[in-house]
Amino acid sequence: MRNPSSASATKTPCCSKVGIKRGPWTPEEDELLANYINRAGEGRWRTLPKRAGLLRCGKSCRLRWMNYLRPSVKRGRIAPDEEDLILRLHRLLGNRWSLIAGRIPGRTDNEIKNYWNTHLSKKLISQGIDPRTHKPLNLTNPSSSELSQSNPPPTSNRNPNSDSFEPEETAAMITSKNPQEKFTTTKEVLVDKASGNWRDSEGFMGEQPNSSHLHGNGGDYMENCNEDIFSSFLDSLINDNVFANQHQQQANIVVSTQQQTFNHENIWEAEVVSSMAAFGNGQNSLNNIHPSRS
DNA sequence: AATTGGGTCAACCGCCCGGGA
DNA sequence: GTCCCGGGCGGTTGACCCAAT
Repeated sequence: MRNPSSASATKTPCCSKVGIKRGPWTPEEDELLANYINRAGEGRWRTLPKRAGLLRCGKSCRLRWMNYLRPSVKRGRIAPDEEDLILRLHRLLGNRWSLIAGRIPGRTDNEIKNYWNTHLSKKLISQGIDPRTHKPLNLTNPSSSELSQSNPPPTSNRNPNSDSFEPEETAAMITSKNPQEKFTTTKEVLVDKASGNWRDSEGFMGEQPNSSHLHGNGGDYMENCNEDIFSSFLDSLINDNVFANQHQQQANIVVSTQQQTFNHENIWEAEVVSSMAAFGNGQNSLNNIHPSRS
């Protein structure tokens, strides 16, 4: 987009208005936008360009402000601790860039998304880890053993290319919603049928979500129980050394699950939300766990 | 010096949601 | 219930940069 003329030749404009400038922002435009917002505040983006004297569409102005001009935006390289945090949060949240960015002060969703796509996903791949699932890439190819030996076994066998769950799926998905952040996400939990207790893949314990919650009445559980837990859980990821232990925990959980299942006793039985339709309309599972998105 | 190819990241696109009329 | 608008999101594009050839 650094050459507006060529860009506009290959893309349809985001607004139909003729005479809207596109492409890289000039320092003069930045100054106009920043001065106006400092004077009048954010909001009403669609009419802002005209009021600010800019020949830009509102969305472009908003993007420029949010990702670049805002005083709180931190520039410069992603620090190692920030990178570690991104990894943790992505493992938990997936491509929920705005949500991840919200937990990393000064960083924007766009910046994190770019950093993920250009650095972290490749880094994980080089380590034999699927950047989408954070699980070993060679699950279906046991013969390529080095990577599997150096990485923990998966917590579940969900096919990343499929919306369905494998029969031996070990994780149940619980939708968690934090209304304060317009936030929805999932956790993997293991349910002990004997006690009714549960724990997530990080080892967090919870009490007895009755199985109707898991099997289609997730809303009650979501609203009554899981919000605070999940919020605390996110905070714990940031503040605690969870990540350092999680691979071992995962391995222990899976081994434990398999052994107990095979022994048919004291089963940490795999429970799957049998119908994601309970949360949505039959779209793919990612969409269902994030109702605000398509 | 010229070319090539990969990395980077600002900017755009299409879609969706929530709120108000 | 429907429509419109403002706002927000994730995915993608493509110009620029730079090292390698």
